[in-house]
Amino acid sequence: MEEAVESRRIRHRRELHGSIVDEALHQLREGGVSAISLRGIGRSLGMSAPAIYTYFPSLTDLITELIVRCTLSLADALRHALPDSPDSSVERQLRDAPQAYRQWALAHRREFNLIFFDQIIGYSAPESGETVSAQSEMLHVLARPFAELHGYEPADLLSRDDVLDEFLGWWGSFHGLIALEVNHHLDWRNSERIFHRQIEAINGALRGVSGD
Amino acid sequence: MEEAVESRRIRHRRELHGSIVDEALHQLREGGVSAISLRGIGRSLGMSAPAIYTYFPSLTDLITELIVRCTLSLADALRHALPDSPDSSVERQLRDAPQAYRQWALAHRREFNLIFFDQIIGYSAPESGETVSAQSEMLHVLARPFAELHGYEPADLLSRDDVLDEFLGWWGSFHGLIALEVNHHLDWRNSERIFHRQIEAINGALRGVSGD
DNA sequence: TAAAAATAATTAACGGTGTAAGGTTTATCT
DNA sequence: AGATAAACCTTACACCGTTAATTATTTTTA
Repeated sequence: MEEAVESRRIRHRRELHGSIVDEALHQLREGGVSAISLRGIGRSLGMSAPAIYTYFPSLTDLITELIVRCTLSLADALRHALPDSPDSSVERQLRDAPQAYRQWALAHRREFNLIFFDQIIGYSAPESGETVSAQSEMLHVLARPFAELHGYEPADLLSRDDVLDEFLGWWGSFHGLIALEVNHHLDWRNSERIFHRQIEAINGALRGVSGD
Repeated sequence: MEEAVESRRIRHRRELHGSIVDEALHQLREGGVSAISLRGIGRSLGMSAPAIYTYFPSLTDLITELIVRCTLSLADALRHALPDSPDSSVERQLRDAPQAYRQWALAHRREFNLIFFDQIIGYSAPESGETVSAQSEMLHVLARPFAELHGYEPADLLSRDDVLDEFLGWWGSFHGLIALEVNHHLDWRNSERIFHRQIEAINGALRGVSGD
């Protein structure tokens, strides 16, 4: 029965861990990744900055956790937009997925940039692998309608090189337009119209080219 | 005859200005935008950090100049890949342009991220307009084969809303794949093959859909 | 040419950052 | 209750951008 009770200490630890991440997310949303500071977090939480080192080995590790969380948040948004029930056609899903991706990105610009661009000073690509597996989960959701188009189970998609490449190309195509939009490079135009038009073009090419 | 000679002072000033920018570019290439520091530049150039304020009002302004320079460097790379002589077909140019864009991005990853993503702490989108006009120049070069496809003069492209939107969608489509690649999100795949395949798909859709 | 003005550099200092070291309180386990 | 370990604190170091006050140097003016 000793495992059931959670000691006062580790509950407090868990809660404080969450508070630190929440505050870091708050700072991220306010001023981007460069606005996140351990001292600021400590100030907001009424604790000293070095105390945070009990919870994270470094600022970099805290940011890594943010990346994972934000990636899973995007995955959730996609899941929500692509229900399991097959009552929506593949064509419909192939439009809904990029749409949901875009909606999340525009509502979470700072998080979007955090996920997709290394801007941290000493950050190499795959790190510990936490972020990679989170992104993999996100991609699995995004690929669902795409796999269905070709008649595969979503899990089997990784084993089909050609289809996987086609999916990644499809992903990159709308990702780029969104990346430009998120960073205000299309503010001078009606970016939503451009996006819709391009999705039609890309999905059209999908049907036309896919030679199975 | 007083305007012809360049006084000792302003020549030295011009050279030092260039040295500062060069050193900042060096730091950018080494560790990204967050690795650029006025103190470090001063150290490398054998001068105190506050002395740099004679040349730039703030670090932000120095970075703005870097953005402009890098954008024009990309524009030059595109110009070089798209010669004025019409001996290359439009189809050919529609492949060469994204290709050159990608080559530049992969050879200048830090510069690419600097141009397209706001990560600076207090940076709003258009600022003084220097970066906007540099980007506009780059886009004009990139749009050249695209305008030719539709039979316009490159300069007239801005006046045709529909064609401009189509161009921006086209741009965003390969920009995204490259953005993912630059930031190591496609390291686990043969990204070059994905890119080529997607360019074919996008350009194919271009011809198919464009209803003029 | 000598004085005056403008420019460019200096050092010192303020407030900010991540983080390492050492000491102290506090909760948990034996 | 005493031992142990976790969590927190303060202090300190080495960075950072930026401002202020000062000095040296160059250019301009009288």
